[in-house]
This record gives sequence, structure tokens and C-alpha cells, in this order.
Amino acid sequence: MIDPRLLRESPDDLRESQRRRGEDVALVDRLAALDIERRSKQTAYDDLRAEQKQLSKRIGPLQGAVKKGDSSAQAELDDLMAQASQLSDRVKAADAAAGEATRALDEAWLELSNVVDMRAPVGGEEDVAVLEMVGSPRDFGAEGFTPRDHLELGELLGAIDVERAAKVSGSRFYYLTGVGALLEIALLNLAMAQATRNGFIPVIPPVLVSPRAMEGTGFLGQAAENVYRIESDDMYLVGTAEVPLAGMHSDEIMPASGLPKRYVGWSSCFRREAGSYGKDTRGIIRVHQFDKVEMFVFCDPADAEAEHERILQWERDFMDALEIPYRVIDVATGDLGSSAARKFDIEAWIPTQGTYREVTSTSNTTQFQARRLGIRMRSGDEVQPVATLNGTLCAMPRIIVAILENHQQADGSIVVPQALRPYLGRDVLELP
RNA sequence: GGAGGGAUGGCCGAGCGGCCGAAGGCGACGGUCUUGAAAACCGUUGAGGCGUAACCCGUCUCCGUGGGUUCAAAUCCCACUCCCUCCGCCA
Repeated sequence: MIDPRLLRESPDDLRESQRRRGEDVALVDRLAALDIERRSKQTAYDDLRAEQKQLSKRIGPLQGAVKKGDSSAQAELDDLMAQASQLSDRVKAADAAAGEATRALDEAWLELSNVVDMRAPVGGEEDVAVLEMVGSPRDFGAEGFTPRDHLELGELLGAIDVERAAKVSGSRFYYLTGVGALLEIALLNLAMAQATRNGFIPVIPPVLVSPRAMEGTGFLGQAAENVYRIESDDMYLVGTAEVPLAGMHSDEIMPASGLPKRYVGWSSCFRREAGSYGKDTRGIIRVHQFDKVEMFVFCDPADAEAEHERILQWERDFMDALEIPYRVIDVATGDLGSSAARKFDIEAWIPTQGTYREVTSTSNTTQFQARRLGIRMRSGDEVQPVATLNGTLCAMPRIIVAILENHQQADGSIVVPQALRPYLGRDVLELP
């Protein structure tokens, strides 16, 4: 949800934002009409209600007078009661009309995506702007061998088992076994060590959440088809810890002195991957369930941009520590998702695919989520919605893919990046 | 799953159907006093919509959520949610 004042004061900015996203521009005009409708209905109700309160206030004393035997008051009382009774019906009708108008407006508001940052490149998936290339891909030709893909390596190492996972859960599931499981635990510890060093509060959140949390973070719009819903209980499995972390402070007013508030969550993530049939069917690049370490920040909207840069830098620090070549991209407007105003992805080099693949993503959702979730800050006597930001620190399967493929040796063993060694307790993952 | 109790402002806590956005206390903030602080005393202290672009001011809404009764609901009725206690079951 965005600031309603924008709708009245600069609707053209909203239209431009919708246009850049490739979303419905007419929605802005529909909203404007509904907004006017709501205000007039609400004012009508307010006026009637004020009248009713005035009238009602006079009835009590009159009833007292009548009780004491003042028969002259009886006529006035009867008259007032008749008026009030009639007014009551009108108030109820006006209330219903105002309520209806408010509901219609609120519903339409939920359809409107966040206003894009005008610096974000315009376009779709192919229109990303590459901000930076870091590290350089290994030349396996020069080293004299052809790299194996992560699944082959994972199977050789006894680290990844998708065949058995298919028996148990179907396609796009996996077991991490042996060094695979240990690798995830080591990555978790490395990520948590970095995050806590940077002042993040570690959190293990619930992953089954109410519609409110899902709606508030913007995942029930276009993204809804990728969300698992537990029908019998009207709950959702989260696709990222961003959801429970954002919801943590819903309906709270946070003191400005306590901001920024930085959390790092570790959770399982569930994604239906609807519409991605045939994509990444081999291995663990695209799966229905995986674990992820996610950074989430509540901050003053004035600091959001700087915080976004910091989060990106922390993501890069992690990639640097793992010695994986990557590039940083500025995601185009058509690919932002409903809540982000701007998004930077880090894409890791995947040798066997000869391309860069997304491993982290950081979004500045400005006040969009905070407005929906009722998360505000107080500075002095001013109260306003906070800004929220999120960023991946370590999405397990994809990072494991990147490590295996980039650090493999001719025999299929894996050189463990220096930074990970203390957490893994070995320098090389040897074939069993 | 069964039985009972509860939900009021930052916190605690009172509240007869009308004078209740709500007593009282705590906390916080401002002031008096003090060399300074503490204590004491005085005062201020919720959020949102609309009238306004903003202030002042006015008005409406909000006492877990949603309905209902009534001229009038924090207060009465119904449903739901959450929390607590006890029993049962499970990890």
C-alpha cells in the first residue's frame, strides 16, 4: 500500500509507475473515484451521527423528568423519540454505505503495487542493468578437464539425493546427506556469524502464517500462485522468512531511537514454482522446499536507500567469502514484484550453465509493507510508517550449487573456501 | 479434544446503558524548586479519517474481531479469534 496522498496529489506518478511495471494504469483512476466516493459517504455518515448523538443526549434528562411526574415533558419526549428513531434508521443506512465504500476502496488499494524507483531500469527480465562483475570464471579448459554439474558432483560426494526425494515427495525435492548436510550447517553458521557481527538479531521464525502476514508482505497478489495454502486451516507456508519477520512488528509503533532494527532469520521456504514447468528440472536450482538465511530491516524511510546499499554490500561480503564469481544487477521494473520499489540481485557464475544465476535478492519495499501491516515509527510527536527492506544472505541450495561447481577439482572433490573451513572442519570434500 | 477464566490507553487497573477516549496508579515528557541531581509539587501525555495544503480548532471512528438489541453500547446478546488455568492426547 502506498501513501493515499500520492493518489490525490500526484496521480500521474502512480500512472507512470504502473506503466513501467506493465501493470494496469486504469487502476489509478478507479482508485481516485473510489476515494472520492468513500470520503463523501463517510462525511454523510459523520454528520448524521453527530446529529444523532445530540438528540440522544437530550433524551436521558427528559426521561428523568417524566419519571418524576412532569407530564409536560412527556409530549417533548415522545416527539424526540420519534425523531431519534427515524434518525437511527438513516444513520444505519449511512453507516452501511460508508462501510461498503471503504471496503471497496481498501480492496482496490491492495491491487496497487508499490511505486517504482525511477532509477530502476524499465522493462522485463532481459532489461536488467548489470552494475558490476566480480571475480572471473575459472577456465576449466586450461585446467584440462570438463566441469561436472552440481548434481553429478553431489551424487559422487554422497551429498545430494534427488532420486529418493522423488519417491517421498515428488519432483523438485532433495535430500542433503553426509557432507551435503554438513555443508548447509556450516553455511548457516558462517552466515549467522557474519550477520550477528553486523548487528543483526538472529531469529528462527514460524513458517506457517496467517493470511494477514501473507497479504501484508504482498505475496497474495500476482505471486499468489506460487504460495502453498493450507486450506483446512486458512494458513500459508511462507516462501521466505521475509514474511514472518515483517509481520513480527505489525500494528506496532516503534520508537525512532530503536531504528534501524535488523533481523536475520533462518527458515525453510516453500514455493509451488507454478509456471516453471521444464525450467531447471535437473538438480537443486529450483525446488519446492529449501532453507534460507534472510536479512530483514525496519528503518526510517529517510535511511532506506542507504540501508539498501548496506544490505547489498553484506550480500557481496558473503559471496566474496565463498570465493564465487558473480555479478550484481539492477532488476528491471517489470520484474520487481508488487512490493519492491527497487531490487538488486546477485547472480553467481554457474560453470556448467555458462551463465550467471540468481542467488540473492535485496528489495527496498519502502513503506509499502509497513502500511499494510501497520508498522510505524514515532520521532518526536510525528508518527509515520517505517520502511522495510529484505535481502538474501544465503539461499542454501543455490549456494551449494555454486560452491560445488566453482570449487570442483578434476576428480570430483571440492576445495572448501577458506572462510568456510572453520565451520566445516575440513579443507576438501573428498569422494567417499 | 473436554471444563473454566480473561482481553480496556506505553504498562498496571477501574468502569451504574446516556455526563466515557475512558477514573486511579506507574512510566515518559515539560515546568517549579536545587550549584547539579533526587524527592516533592504543578502540568502534559493514544491512533486514524474528514473539514484544511499545514497549524489551531471542530467533527467522526477506535475499549480483541465481526454481527445484533437500543433513541443511545466499553457496558446487554450472539459468533469468532487470541491468551491463561485444569484434564486428556501427542512431540
